[in-house]
Parts: sequence; C-alpha cells; structure tokens
Amino acid sequence: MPMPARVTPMPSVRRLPAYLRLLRRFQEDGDERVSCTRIAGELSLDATQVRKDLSLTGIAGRPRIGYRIHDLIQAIVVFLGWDRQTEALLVGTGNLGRALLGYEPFGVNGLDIIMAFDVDPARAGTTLFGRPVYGMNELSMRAAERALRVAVLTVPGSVADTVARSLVEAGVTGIWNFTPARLSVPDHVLVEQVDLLSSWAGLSARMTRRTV
Amino acid sequence: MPMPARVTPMPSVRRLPAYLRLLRRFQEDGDERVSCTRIAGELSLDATQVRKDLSLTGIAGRPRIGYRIHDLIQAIVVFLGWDRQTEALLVGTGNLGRALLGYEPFGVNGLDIIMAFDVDPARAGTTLFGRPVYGMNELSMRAAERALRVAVLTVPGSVADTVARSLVEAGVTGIWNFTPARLSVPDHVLVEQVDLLSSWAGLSARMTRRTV
DNA sequence: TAGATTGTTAATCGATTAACAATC
DNA sequence: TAGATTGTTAATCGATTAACAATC
Repeated sequence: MPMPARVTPMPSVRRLPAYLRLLRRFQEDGDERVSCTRIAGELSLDATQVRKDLSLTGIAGRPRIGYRIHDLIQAIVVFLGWDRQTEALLVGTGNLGRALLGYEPFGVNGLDIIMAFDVDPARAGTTLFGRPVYGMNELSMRAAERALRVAVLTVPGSVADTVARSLVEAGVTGIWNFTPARLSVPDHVLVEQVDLLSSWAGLSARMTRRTV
Repeated sequence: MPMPARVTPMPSVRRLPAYLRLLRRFQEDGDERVSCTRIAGELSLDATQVRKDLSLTGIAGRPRIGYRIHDLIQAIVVFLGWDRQTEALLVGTGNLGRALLGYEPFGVNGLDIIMAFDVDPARAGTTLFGRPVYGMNELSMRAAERALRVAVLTVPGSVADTVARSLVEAGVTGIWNFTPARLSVPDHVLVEQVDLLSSWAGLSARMTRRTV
C-alpha cells in the first residue's frame, strides 16, 4: 500500500516569510496574540488560507483567542530552517552578486553568505561586505573546508550550467539560481529559480493588455 | 449576458521569456523551425503545455512541421509588449537598485530604466550606468516630463508604501516591487512582487525537510 | 451566555496533463 | 503513404475558498 505522501504545498511555504515579517511587526508593537482574520486583512488574503498555511508549521491556535505571536514566529522560523544560520557561498560577484552579498535581511532570516567566487583573477583576494572573494580554482577546496551545502548563483547565463556542475562536485546540494539558465543537476540537488525576466514579463504583459 | 472573460493564465505568461531565450539560441544556431516536443524537452516541460502557452500569442504551427522560429519570437515579443522599449524609473539606488540599473538583459527585453531617484541628497546629480540620479523632490516633475508609467521599487521596506503613493500620484500605473512590503495602491495600478525571502524560504524549507 | 475564532471537510476554481482527431 | 506534430476537448490534479461544527 503506497504512502499517502502528504506533500507540503509550496505556495503556502512561500507565503510564510510575509507572515513572519508581519508577526515581528506586531510583536514590536507589543501585541501578544493575533487572529488569522487580522493577518488575512493585513495581507489581503483569505483567512482560511492563512489558517491552512500556519497549520503547516504544526502550531495550534485557540478558538476565540487566536495564536500566540511569539509561538507562531518560533514555529515558522523552525519550519523554514531559519532557527540556525545556513552558511552559503556565492559565485559571480557582478552587480547582482554584490547586491545579494550586501542584502541585510538575509542575516536575520537564516542565510549567511560567507564567501564569494569570481572568474576574474583581479577580484581574488579582495573582500566584499566583509566576505572574502576567491578565484574559481579554490571553489572545491573552500566549499569542502566549510562543508557548504548552499550556493547562490549569479554568473552569466552562458556559464551557469558549467558552474553548477562544479558546485555539485564540490558537495553543494541546493542552488539558488539567479540566472535564466535551466540547470541540469542530479536529483538530489535542489534548485530554486529566480527569474527576473519572467517577473518583468508578468508586469509587462498585464500593462500591455490591461484586461490580462 | 456576462462575457466569457477569457483571462490569460499568468503561469503561461511567465514561462514565455524562457521560450524566448531558447528560441533565440536556436535561431543563432541557424535553425528555422522548431517543434513543441523539442522545446519541452529542452526545458523539461510537457509538450502540451508548451503548445497551450505558445497559442496565447496567437501564433499557429503546422502539423508535422512545427513553428517558424522567427515568427514565434516575434509573436512572443509582441505579446509581452517587448517590441517597443518601456521607459521606467527606479527609486532607491542601494545595492539592489544599482544591480538592476546595470542588469543588461533588460535592454533587449523591452525595459529601459532611464532615470533613478534616491533620498540621499549626496547622490542627486550623479549618474549610475549612464543614468541620471535625482533627489526625491524631483520625482513628480521628472516622471511627468517623460510620461513614465513603470517604476522599479528598491527602497527599504519601511518606506515602500509611502514611496508607492508618490509614484501613483506621479502617474505611475505599474510598480515592480522588490521590497517585502505589500503596497496599498488604487485598483488601476498593477504591482508585480519580487520577494527574495519568499524564494529563499522555498529553498530553505525543501533543504530542511528533504521530503518537502 | 453569545459570538468570534479555530480546525477540518467539502466545493470550487484554475492549471496541468492525457487523449485523440485533423493535417501536413 | 506513414507517422510526427498540431490544436482542442476531456480528465486529472492541486490550490483556494466556502461551509460548518467545535470551542473558548
């Protein structure tokens, strides 16, 4: 008999950071409890959907009362694996790469990009936002040294797949891919795609055909 | 009798740039025709889905033959409104803002960010990647002058909603929002959200619970 | 208590995938 | 011609939304 295989709905997972941000704001305001109705109102979502999303984390609310904000924040943070810092490396210190190295919200949300790599030998030996930049030849050694499992990929699309292979060889099992290239990696390697042109297409098409 | 209201499926729209990129590569390789089967294979998609997506643009293929690559590229480009450059402004010349100003693929995909704004008076009067940077006080005047309709928002989340209001007042009807803030704008203003933490959550949660 | 809210099951909606006739 | 491919309708799948009993 096959397992029911309860899979986690990714749309729900992707909404969790928005809840987290809001809950932290409520907490700063001194609130202790919150209802799904209120969260839904703030984020223009359906209250039932918020309830379903939050139940993912295993937290329970109380009828008439709502949820304890502190517990809810904790549950989301643990669910996302943001209770411990994930150390990551970044490849490609162009404009986008540097922007991500300097993106402060990552720090308080479980991501610590501790080193960067670039093909340009002139950049090797420098630092960016306090993080060392190494040449590509050091990638395998440095990644192994710190047992890094996550890589942020901000190289030109033309070399993305080649670099991805090196990353996998170096032991990386999760790639945050900011290039438009589709990566061919083994099944055990997770790829999260951020496609700027896809997003721009979404806006542009809607503006072009206002009824879209 | 209500209109059938054939709405455009946004997931399809968002896949179009990937097709476009692939088709341009095929064209550079000297190909003239392509089948959905081949496109689907390259992008690991379902061939029927590719066919549905492409039919959005109104283009027709021929059984047994496939599609003419040139016509297909043209149809996608027109559908997305990328046949003419859309002039846009950017607010917030921090790390992420600068990265977007320097992001080259926008140019060949219908987006031209022609000016930038920043609260820091020291940055006013400078240029970034050849684009002038102005103070916030000039926003309304400069936007009206060029009849700008699209704004790229890369300010801190805490001021995002305030800036968004200024943008709307200045005549902007489409906001590409790179902040985590939810913007409250009138119905006629389109917002396209890019949420880095949402994406990081998607990767992090899957890595934390490998079965997710 | 009355009623706001949770948790859960059922219904709806929309996107993806399968099936298949038409066609080159 | 045979068969690969398109275009389209039907089936499936998964996410969102509605309904409602339980509860504090």
